[in-house]
Amino acid sequence: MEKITIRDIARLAGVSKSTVSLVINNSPRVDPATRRRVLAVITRHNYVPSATASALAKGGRPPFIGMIVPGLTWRMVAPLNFGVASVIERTPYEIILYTSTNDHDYAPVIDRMLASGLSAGVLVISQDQAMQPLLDLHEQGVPVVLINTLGSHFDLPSVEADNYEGAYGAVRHLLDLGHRRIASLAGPMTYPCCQDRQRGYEDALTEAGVPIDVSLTLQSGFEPPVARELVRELLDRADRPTAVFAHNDVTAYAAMEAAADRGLRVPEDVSVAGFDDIPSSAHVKPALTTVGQPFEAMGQQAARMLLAAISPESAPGGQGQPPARVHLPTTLVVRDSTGPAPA
Amino acid sequence: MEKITIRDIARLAGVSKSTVSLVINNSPRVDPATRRRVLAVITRHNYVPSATASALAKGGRPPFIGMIVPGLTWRMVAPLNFGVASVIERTPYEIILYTSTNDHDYAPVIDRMLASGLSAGVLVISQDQAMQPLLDLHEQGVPVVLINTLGSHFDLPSVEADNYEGAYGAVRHLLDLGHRRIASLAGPMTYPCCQDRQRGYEDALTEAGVPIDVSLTLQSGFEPPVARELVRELLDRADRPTAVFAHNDVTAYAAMEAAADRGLRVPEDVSVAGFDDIPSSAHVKPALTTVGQPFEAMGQQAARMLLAAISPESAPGGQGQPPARVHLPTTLVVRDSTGPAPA
DNA sequence: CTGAAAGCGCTTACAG
DNA sequence: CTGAAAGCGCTTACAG
Repeated sequence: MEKITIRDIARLAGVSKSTVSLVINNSPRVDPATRRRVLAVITRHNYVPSATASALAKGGRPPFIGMIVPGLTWRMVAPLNFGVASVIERTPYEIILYTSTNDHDYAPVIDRMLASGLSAGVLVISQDQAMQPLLDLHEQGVPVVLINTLGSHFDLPSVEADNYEGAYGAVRHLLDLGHRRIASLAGPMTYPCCQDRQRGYEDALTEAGVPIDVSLTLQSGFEPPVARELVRELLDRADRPTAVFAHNDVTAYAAMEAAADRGLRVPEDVSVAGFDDIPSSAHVKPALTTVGQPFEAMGQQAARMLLAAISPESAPGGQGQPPARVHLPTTLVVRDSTGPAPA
Repeated sequence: MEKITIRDIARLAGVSKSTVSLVINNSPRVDPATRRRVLAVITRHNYVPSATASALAKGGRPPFIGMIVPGLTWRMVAPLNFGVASVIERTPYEIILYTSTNDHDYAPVIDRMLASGLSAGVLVISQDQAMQPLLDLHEQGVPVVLINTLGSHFDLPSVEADNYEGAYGAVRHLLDLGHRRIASLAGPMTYPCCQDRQRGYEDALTEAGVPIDVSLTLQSGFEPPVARELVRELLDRADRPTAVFAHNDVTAYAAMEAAADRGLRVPEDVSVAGFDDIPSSAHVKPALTTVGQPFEAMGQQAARMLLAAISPESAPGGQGQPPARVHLPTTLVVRDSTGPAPA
């Protein structure tokens, strides 16, 4: 099966290469009959134009969008990717997958992306690294959209969950259950998402007339072992809280383990709520009440923003400047780890 | 920043385009001094050859390998991808990510792959679909390697865990703990992996002199609700088993839930072992004893096999025909869900 | 509405 | 060891 080219089609259809090209590119200025004839030959011979050749001839960037995903721990990447794929799928773009090998060094990945000159735009998932390389990329004309970013990079467009509302809702739920002493098991406060979650926590308390006790905010840095130890100590206090709101699910698990370590039952003695709703949260015992992030929608949104940035005119449904930072609503998933405050 | 091309470099270095090209492609027949001079200009101007142009000129397939990953739910994709990326990373290939939107129809994805003519080879993860499109691909000269495939496709090279040994080891572990009545919570028996796991289960029993009781093998089809119900019924029997070996982790969770439904403790009253070691298995309560699959290694192996198939000569460390079906060793991860058989 | 020609950026025989 | 030339498969003014 030797490769069939535009020249072959032209010959077989009895037209010039130019005409075939026009047909392929849906030019309106081709006689319908001619078009039909050419199309017939094309399908009969199962001809597919060479993507690289046309990219070259068009002189534009190749039809790829790069996606940098974090290495090993993909909990949220599956749905995120699914969202991205669902919109890219209906465009001429393909996704090139770049894996950031190591959470602390993706410069080589970006170099490679730059070197190949393949990406018309790039999507960056959950990274917490020096942003400079990305800013450079952006300035060199390669649009960048951050998804669920961990650092604070106000210079690049991004999409993330509404962390403030999510946290507010979770704490509100705890308050509704009668809890008044509610701890916050905080993630790294350098992350904007954690700052937002913390504000949501504090505002919910304040609005409910519960004074904020700063000793109830624990800095776990998202490290389960640290979280477990901190919660253990917290539960040893005489004035221990009756509930803990963790900034993510894995530290919520750690909090539940700490409770078990202290012989406390969840949720009878202490309620625990998390954030993320990673798949395991439905399986832990007790199943975790948590704030679900709209990963799939986030992926879709980010893909749309990137496409809009690449070619403003052809943006799907895109009129006007897309907002630089999009926050998507979360969902409170109430399961078994939260219950009425003990009497 | 207007695009700089090979012509610019040639002019600036005072040589011909041919020479620059030879330098770029590491031809040995370039004078070292010339090479150095050209290289200097290249780096000074940050020149990167156009990948599409060189692909075109070389006439070969573009430097991409396609990877089809299952849509939303794949807990194993992360490590698998990491393994794949780690080997592809050190080649000129890039990975194009294709997402099979729907578990029952990836034909459009393959059509797209074919249409773009972009992939030099393709990696297919955990699919259970009609193989014909893949066979066609393969016959059209696009090598295909299956990873962790669910169907039985003996015509395509594949890599998977050693399911037989894994199951054998898990059941051996249960036997060592004194269990004699051990149930098998089987996955779809049309899957070769499940057939292998079942054989491992049976052989371990047989070798230990335990007769096989077919009523102890439950067909859950990997469906947790079905599994839960079947295990409940099983535990209601007077001659209930003291242990269950599930063909995957999620049905093992279901088995643990069934035990709880019947007021039985795990592992005191009944031990449960799974297969896969997905991330949640370390977090469920009790933490699940399970057979860990070497996902990362599987990804690496598959990538190597694909590269070898694409260009037999340049295969990394590849001499001779790579085996068509590779089985990689599993690891028994003993956690808290298995214990001594009750007296 | 259609074709001849030049060109996209690179590679590869072929001379020298 | 190096250069001139043709060509990879397509697109795009430019004529007609």
